[in-house]
Amino acid sequence: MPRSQPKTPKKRAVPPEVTERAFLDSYDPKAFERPSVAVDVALLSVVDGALFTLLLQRADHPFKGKWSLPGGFVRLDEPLDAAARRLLAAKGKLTDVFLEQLYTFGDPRRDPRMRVITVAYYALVDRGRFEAAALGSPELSVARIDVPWEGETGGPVDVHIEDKRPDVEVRAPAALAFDHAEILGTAVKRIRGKLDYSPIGFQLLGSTFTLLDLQRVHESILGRPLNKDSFRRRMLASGQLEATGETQQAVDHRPAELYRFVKRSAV
Amino acid sequence: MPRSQPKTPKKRAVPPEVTERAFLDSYDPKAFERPSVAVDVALLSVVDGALFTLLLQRADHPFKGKWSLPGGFVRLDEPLDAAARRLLAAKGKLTDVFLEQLYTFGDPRRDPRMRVITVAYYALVDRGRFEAAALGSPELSVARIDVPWEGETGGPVDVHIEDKRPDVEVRAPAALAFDHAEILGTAVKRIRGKLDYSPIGFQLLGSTFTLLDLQRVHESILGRPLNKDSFRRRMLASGQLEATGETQQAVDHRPAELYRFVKRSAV
DNA sequence: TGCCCTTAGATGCACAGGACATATATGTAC
DNA sequence: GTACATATATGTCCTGTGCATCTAAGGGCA
Repeated sequence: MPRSQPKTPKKRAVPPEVTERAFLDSYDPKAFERPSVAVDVALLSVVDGALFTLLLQRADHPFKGKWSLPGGFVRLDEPLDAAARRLLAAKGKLTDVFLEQLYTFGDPRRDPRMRVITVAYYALVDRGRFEAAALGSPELSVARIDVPWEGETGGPVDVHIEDKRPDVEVRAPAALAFDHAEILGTAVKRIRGKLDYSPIGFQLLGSTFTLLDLQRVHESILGRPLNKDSFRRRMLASGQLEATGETQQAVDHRPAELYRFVKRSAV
Repeated sequence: MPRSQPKTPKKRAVPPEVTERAFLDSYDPKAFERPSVAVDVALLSVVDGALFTLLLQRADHPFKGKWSLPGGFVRLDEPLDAAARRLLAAKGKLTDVFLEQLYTFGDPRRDPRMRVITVAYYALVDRGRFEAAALGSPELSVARIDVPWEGETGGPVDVHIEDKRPDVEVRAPAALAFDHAEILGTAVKRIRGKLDYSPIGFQLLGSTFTLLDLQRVHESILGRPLNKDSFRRRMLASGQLEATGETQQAVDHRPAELYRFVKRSAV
């Protein structure tokens, strides 16, 4: 932090000292104006082997008709993550979701109207809550994420807007507003990188799940198939899984055991 | 992004439509005020087996006398990373350094004067440039970072202000301004996590170095000793090292071969 | 009922990489 | 020369992963 901060002179509470006055006068007047600070949230889920997010279509310029992440401005007395949670609650009626800060995008021209710096967050929910959020909000649409690169190095991603029920219909790739394709790409890179050493996968599943369910989630995130046996052993050895003693119901093959996620104690 | 942005009515260029007018009137007036956005830079280096950073002592309230990271406000037409580079050039006369965004800290009370959201960056330089920056700037002081936790989970770190020459004298732990101890802790966590799969270590060394030099840098970052042989093989197998054919000079033991860092081509 | 299909789950083995120990090489200091 | 320090190479053990095989347990269907 610098020793002096930009203040609009009207708002100054204490009378400025001469040195500070001189310092402030030497400032570029533009430096006194403040950028707007927004929060955008990439809500991610895995449905039927693919990554999905929720988008809304812009009604006004700029980027009218384009699809964008749910976002909003940060209030003056509001923590950044609180702003993200407020948006999730307001737009998707979602509370108590896994949420992490992703990256801050601040290109001066990312919003053609004015300088808007956005702190991007990503949130993870299981399929049930994801579809409920999509159906419960008229403005939110389901979008399948199509990652045109492999591994953890790549730029923006493509999205395909789908019907409210993700398994119905796929239209053409949709155009995203602002730098939101890049934000989504950054989110994919982040969860691919964190998948191996953090309990990200469990956030995308319900309270109980089979090992194959978990593997499908991992494969959907990574975009590549995984070896079944080593995945199995790795997960069971991680200490994050606890057998419920129950098994799948109503499947036309041998039912698998159901597991639940247990927070690993201090190791 | 929301469909409407907060504007101060005076600055409005186009006349507002009725609907927008009504929408804006329904806003909490506080939402119209914008936070200040700053950039803080944790400049890190490794000297004699320890992590160091450069701090400056605050001359004014708040946190008068406390130590803080170099920082400053983001200009309205300036990208975030450009602001960080501007600070490095202004305070430490440093250009062309490795720089990455770290995290955005936005607690409403992190600055007692007003709402300041800071986008923290970390920069890595080799020992030579680090000491030159410290000696070349009267306001910057060398601070040794003392990490009171192991691994990649932990909070703030302690710092010890040292003489301009890091190997001279250690005073008592210094108090840091704002949340800067947390920012430095976040930077340590980040470089510990990225060390294995990104060329962070090389940024902290000069153009040529021995394998033991590189190992010492890794050990200083991780805070624990590493096995010499496996470190050796791992580094040589990474394809990021290139033998120069030259060896150390003026050492009282067998001189080691000098290597240089080569950017790994597409794999 | 019996056979077939599918997926679950266990076991064995080969291979790669890291930790660790040992042996040899090559410089300086005396 | 000898002592000493570090560099560099080699080999062994252990662990984790990939791959193949085998058995288990459900439903579908003739």
